Amino acid sequence: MQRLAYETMRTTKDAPAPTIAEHKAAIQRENRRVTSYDVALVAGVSQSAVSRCFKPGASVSKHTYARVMKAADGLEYIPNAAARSLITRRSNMVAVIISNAANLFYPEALSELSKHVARGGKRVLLFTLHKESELDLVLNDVWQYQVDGVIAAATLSEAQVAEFERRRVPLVIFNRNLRGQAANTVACDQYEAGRALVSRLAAAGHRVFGMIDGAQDNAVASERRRGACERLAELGLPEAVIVRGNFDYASGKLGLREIIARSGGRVPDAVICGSDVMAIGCLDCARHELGLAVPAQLSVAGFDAVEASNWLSYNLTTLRHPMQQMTAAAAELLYSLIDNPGGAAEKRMFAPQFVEGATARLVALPPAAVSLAA
Amino acid sequence: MQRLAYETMRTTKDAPAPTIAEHKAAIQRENRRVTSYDVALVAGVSQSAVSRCFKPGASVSKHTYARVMKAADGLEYIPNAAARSLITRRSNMVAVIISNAANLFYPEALSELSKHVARGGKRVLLFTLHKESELDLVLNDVWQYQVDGVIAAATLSEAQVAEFERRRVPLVIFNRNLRGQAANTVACDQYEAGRALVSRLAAAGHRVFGMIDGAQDNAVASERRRGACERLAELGLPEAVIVRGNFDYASGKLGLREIIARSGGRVPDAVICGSDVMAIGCLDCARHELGLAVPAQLSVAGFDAVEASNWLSYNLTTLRHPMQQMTAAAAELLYSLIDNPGGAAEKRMFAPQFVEGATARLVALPPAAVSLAA
DNA sequence: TTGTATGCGTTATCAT
DNA sequence: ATGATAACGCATACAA
Repeated sequence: MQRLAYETMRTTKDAPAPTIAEHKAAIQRENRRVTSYDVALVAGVSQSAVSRCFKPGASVSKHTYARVMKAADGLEYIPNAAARSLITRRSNMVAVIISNAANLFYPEALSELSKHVARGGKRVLLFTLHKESELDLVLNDVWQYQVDGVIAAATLSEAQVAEFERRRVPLVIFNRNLRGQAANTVACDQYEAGRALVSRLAAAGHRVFGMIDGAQDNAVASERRRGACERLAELGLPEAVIVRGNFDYASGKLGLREIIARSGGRVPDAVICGSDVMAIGCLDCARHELGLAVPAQLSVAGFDAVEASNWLSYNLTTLRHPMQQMTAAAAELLYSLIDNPGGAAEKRMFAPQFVEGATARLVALPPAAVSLAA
Repeated sequence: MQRLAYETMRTTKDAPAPTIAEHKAAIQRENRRVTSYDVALVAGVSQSAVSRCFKPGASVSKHTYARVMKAADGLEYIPNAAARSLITRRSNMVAVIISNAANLFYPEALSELSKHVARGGKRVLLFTLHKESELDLVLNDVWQYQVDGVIAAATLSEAQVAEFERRRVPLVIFNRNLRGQAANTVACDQYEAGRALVSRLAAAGHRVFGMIDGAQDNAVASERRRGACERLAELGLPEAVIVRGNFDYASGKLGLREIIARSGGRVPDAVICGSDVMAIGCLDCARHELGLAVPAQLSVAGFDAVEASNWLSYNLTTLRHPMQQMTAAAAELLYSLIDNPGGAAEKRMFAPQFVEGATARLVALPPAAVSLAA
């Protein structure tokens, strides 16, 4: 300790320790932060003793601890996390990379993640993506902050995943299933969700399908579409008319009109939408603009089971992600990677839950009705 | 530089500079991070030269810059933000403290804040509150991380605001109007919003009001209530029947039933709800459960203008916060405080915008109808 | 249990 | 323009 530049440090061992109030005023005068040296000086102990008092489980005598804590409280001393992380190599920060779309679908996801991360004593440093293409720039920033781990609700390239390995930064991919990549993943099986939905609808006799897809580069939506399309093919049903949406209400409304237009004016048996919000748009368009009875004339289904899907005016047929479980699992997996690096990649895949709702007909029509429909 | 412990550093001035690949392998072997010393060694310059190359506007020759950047790219060197912040006293992090409820009302608020904060080169460190009472614990954590500033979408006590001053941490209070506190604030005038809504409804002849209030400790909702009640009193209208809600759909449904029960079975002229989601619950209850025509028999109004309020099935009468402007203003204000500390407190108050919608009758009834209603 | 000495990786100051 | 050196505030190995 040779900080003799500071007036407050100009104290030899023999000089009396300053009082808390005196020293605090001096620090204020010098316009600097309160450090562990200040606490040590006031408490009459060494700086390392102060440090130990703030480390859980360190060996400090009751007497020393009490003196230090009294001084620390009086000076309003708080350890500096930046300095600490420099030496411990732990920043106690976890980066969460989240694309805008993901955030809007699951308003609770971020808050839940934050809660679970906080439980382990770390905090969330937030990186939002407004286009998936910004990811490389954002990652560059992530490295700087020396975060202890990353939860990414975005689609990473293999090169990007590889950089995490090289830099030894634990990574959990959230709500994206990167097929064929050996990355730690917590996700919902979107492919299976697409298949399951088609199976249920087909079993009830739907034959002509329309689909309102998600935004172009969205991996979640394309997985669902793939599942749905493959299941349709397996069942020998005609290919679905697929139009592009961007997950919002307006694109659900437009999507239905476009499907009908592209089908020569015919209304399909069922429309599968890439999100609940689009499904709600589709539903409102069908009922209020086109005067179609749902589900009598048209079945509509969504994905996500957002809160609104459950409102009386909609009561949507949809598939629920077990978000609470997924966020808890993501935090847990990340912590285990941080504590124990270098294990094999683990994929925790959750099954989507079918929500019956009332916007899709889920029982087969009686024979008479079938002949009428045909 | 006396890091002679490292094999890779065991190089005197006369020894040849190692190649990028050699050095990188050595670093890997020693299982340590790439530092500016490594880059300096490979590039054949001093460590300070490397540092300058990463500081915009520093004076470095083209030749040196090129050599350094080549080495840095090859080694995948990224400056360590923790070390940097230790000396610059800038962490390039902004804490955002947000209570759960706030997050759920405005799914875009956090993402927008993050975007605006990122524009200035900083990132958001997220602190979520699950109860407002957790705030003291959370603040303790905030100090540790040495954030450059704080945006708090939560209600702070005077003592808490004072601690920000003492610690000289710039603070912007978001979407809360702390009356009488000299704190920097970006908010929407909730009191005025409450008044405005009552004024509009009263002008259209509504006389008997019910209110579904927000959660107990929520300052935003109580401001609105205060504005609404005071305006009612001014107009000489009867006191509103007020029931407590917790901002969610279910409490909107229950709230309407409770209001009617507490009014001896009479349906009020209008129900003012503390949030759109509650208003939607109230609306669904009125229409689907009680068979009331809205707005013919009952007017329903909300607050917030969330996306769903605009859906065809609802088309809610509500009040919009200019969220985009508010988030931009909050980030801007915080940056100005960081760059120029110690100015007088500034309050940026935005006016809520009335959204007519179709769930409240906004024109006076014709005389004949009035006599019928009376 | 306590204190001394050192290093974490950077920026800033000051010669050159 | 460049290099040597001193902070920044803390944790830790080691000696006492």
